[in-house]
Amino acid sequence: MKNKLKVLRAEHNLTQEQLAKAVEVSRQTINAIEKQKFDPSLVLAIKLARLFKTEIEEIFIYKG
Amino acid sequence: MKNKLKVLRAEHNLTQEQLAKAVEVSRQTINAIEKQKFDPSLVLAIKLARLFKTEIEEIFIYKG
DNA sequence: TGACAATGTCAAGTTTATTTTACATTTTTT
DNA sequence: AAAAAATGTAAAATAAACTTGACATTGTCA
Repeated sequence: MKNKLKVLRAEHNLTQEQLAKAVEVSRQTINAIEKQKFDPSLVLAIKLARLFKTEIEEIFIYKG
Repeated sequence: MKNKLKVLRAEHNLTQEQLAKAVEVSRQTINAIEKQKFDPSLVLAIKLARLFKTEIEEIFIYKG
């Protein structure tokens, strides 16, 4: 799965730390997701989509 | 997190087994999600939304 | 240049999602 | 009512998500 987290975060002028706090995970979790180490949980994906006022699948692209 | 999986599955006339195969997980995984034992992974949530031609958040309701 | 903020990364540990196997209960069909 | 199908559930194992702590690299800026 690909994702546009880094771009969205940049557009919103947030550091990994700030984003992490906003969605209640660790900074390393944000970093790992941006670096495609793993995918977020459903809850985290929802929180991110809400924060960026967009759809989950606009952020996380899964080619099934 | 709440979900409408059981209802959607009923509307689509699918058994847990059939749904499980369609989204490539075990029957127990479908059962556990319906029974709210845990939430699906993001990939599984996407597969389910696609199968039912709806949005993830129409199926999985998270009150943040 | 030197400090400081931000990012990348690693290891070890915890929690959660998922699998397999197996069996009991409930629902549907004959 | 008996057989078969569907559902519920549980234990044990594995994988994936996430944590904390620590440290190295990179970027920014006074």
